[in-house]
Amino acid sequence: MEPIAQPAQGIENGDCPGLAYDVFARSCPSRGTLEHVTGRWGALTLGALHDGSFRFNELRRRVDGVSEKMLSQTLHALERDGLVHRDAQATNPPRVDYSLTPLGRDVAERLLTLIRFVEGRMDEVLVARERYDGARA
Amino acid sequence: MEPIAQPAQGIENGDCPGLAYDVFARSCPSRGTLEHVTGRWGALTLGALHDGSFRFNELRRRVDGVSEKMLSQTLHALERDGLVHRDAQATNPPRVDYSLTPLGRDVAERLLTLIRFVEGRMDEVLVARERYDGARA
DNA sequence: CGGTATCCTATTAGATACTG
DNA sequence: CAGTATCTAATAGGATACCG
Repeated sequence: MEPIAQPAQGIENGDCPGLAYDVFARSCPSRGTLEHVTGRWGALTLGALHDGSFRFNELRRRVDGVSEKMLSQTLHALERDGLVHRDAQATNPPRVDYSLTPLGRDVAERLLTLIRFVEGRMDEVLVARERYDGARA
Repeated sequence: MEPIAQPAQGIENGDCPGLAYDVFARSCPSRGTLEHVTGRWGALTLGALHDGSFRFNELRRRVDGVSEKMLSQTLHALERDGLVHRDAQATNPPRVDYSLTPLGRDVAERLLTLIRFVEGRMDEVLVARERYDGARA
């Protein structure tokens, strides 16, 4: 099994230079967690789970485009960081439900504030892109 | 024809299926912008610029660990999305100042709310990790 | 100073096949 | 259903050299 996304240089388990955790310092473990939270699939997975509890394949459909492998990897990383709760029932067929922990909910809320803001301003972004691209052509 | 594996550029310029921009839809351009904002270097660069205006190499020192190449690439993407303003003076030696646009400031604020929250809860995350790793050993 | 260009490696991601 | 294993392709990232 592939290891849960860990930056190669031991960033994830590094120490923080100062008194508090500082993502701007390259060896701070908060940088690794921030990457799990804001990463391509981490952000969308947390966002999807903010709506409730979902099974693996339900989640896969909600996070449009994610592969089994990446969803699995993402969920493991978020579970390890204490943001996602995994409830597995040993029935046949198996049933596994994923939900946010209280900490995960707090993170997802702040993340969704950002996501919704970006979505709401996409028109401006698209205009800016046209201006940028036009100036270079 | 639906390209199964869409490169980042394809996603970036894709159309949205519904009425609003929805990052959960794989072809929505908002997903690309969200990735610029929350990406490894994008998030840290926006966060650094929230403190004010900085020159290229000042920024490089603030975003600990970023290479010239990645900072350059990140700044271009954020400038294109209308989040960063680039002020180049044709002096010798050249002087270029980077700052946030009003839209970039709004994005950075919401991003920093998330970053600071994660930093402030790292102790809990680290405890969760130990529990997770311990249960598997 | 503020970058670009090039080359090369590491990491990520996807497709596919398979299992309890 | 809920994944894991394996292989391969695409992308991100780093090192170095160079330029206006």
